Amino acid sequence: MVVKKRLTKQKRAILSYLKSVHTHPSAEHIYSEVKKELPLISLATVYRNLSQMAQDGHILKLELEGEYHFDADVSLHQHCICTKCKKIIDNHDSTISILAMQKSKIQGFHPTRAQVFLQGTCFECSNN
Amino acid sequence: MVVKKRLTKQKRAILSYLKSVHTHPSAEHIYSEVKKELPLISLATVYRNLSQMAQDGHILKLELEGEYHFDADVSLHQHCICTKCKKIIDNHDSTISILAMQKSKIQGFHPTRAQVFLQGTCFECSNN
DNA sequence: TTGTTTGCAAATCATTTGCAGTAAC
DNA sequence: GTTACTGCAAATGATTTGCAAACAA
Repeated sequence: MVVKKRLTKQKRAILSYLKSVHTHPSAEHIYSEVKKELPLISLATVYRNLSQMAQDGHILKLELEGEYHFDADVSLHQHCICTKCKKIIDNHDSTISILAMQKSKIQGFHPTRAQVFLQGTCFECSNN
Repeated sequence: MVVKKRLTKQKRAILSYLKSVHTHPSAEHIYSEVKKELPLISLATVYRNLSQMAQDGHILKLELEGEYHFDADVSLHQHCICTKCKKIIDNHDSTISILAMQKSKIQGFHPTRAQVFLQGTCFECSNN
C-alpha cells in the first residue's frame, strides 16, 4: 500500500531554506532558520521531514562531527571538511564518485551512491 | 609540553581485538568482546581509548548508521555499506583516495585523508 | 471525510565527563 | 613518586517517539 505524502507549509519551508544555502546545515540550525518564517514549527517536525526527504532521495543526509548535516544538492560531488574551522566545502567532480562506484562492483557489490569526504584544512585556515 | 601515553592492559586488549577482526565494530561491540578478557573494563574506558587511538592515527573512526565504528586498518581503502544487512565491506584500492585528495587541492584545500563510502547492496543481499 | 502531519513533552541512545582511587613509567 | 588512566555513575546532547489535535487532499 502506497503512503501518500502531503506537501505541508513546514515541508516547503524546510526544503526552500535548504535550497537557498550551500552550507550543509544541521537539523538544529535549519530549525532556528525556518523558525523565523514559521515561529511555531517544532524541532521534531524538522527532523521528521529531513529524514523523509533523505529517504526519498530529495536531499542528502551527511553524518559528520557527531551530528547529521543536510544538503539539497544531490548531484555527484565531494565534501571537503576543514578540521580547523569545521567548514564543509563542495568539490564538484563526478568522476571520483563514478570511479569509486565502478571499482566497488569488483566484489559483487551493487552501489547506489558514493559519499566522499576529504579531511584537511581549507584555504583560509592553511594560510591563517 | 608533551603528554606521555601509557600502554595499559585495557589499551592493549582493545587494539589487539580490533586488529583481529575485519568487521568494523562499534564501541559497544568492542566493549562486550574485550569484557571477556577483562571483565572489569568499563565502557567509558573503551570510548576513551578508541578516541585516543583515532586521534593518534592508529585506528580509523567511521561515522555510520548513527554510531561510531572502528577499523584498525589505516591503509587507503574504501568502505562499502550494504543498506540491507548493514555489513561493511573493505575495498582495497588506494587510487580512488589518492585521486580524491588530488582533486580537492584545486580549491586550495590541503587534504590529509579521504574517506570513501559506497552505499548499495552486497553480493549476498543482491542475490537474496 | 480521511489519514498524514503537526507540536509538545517525554523517552531513547550513543557518547562524554567528574571524581577519587589505581597503576604505568 | 608522579600523573596518566581507570571504573563508576551521572550528565550531556542529538535524535526519536507517543499522543491528541490540526490540516492537506
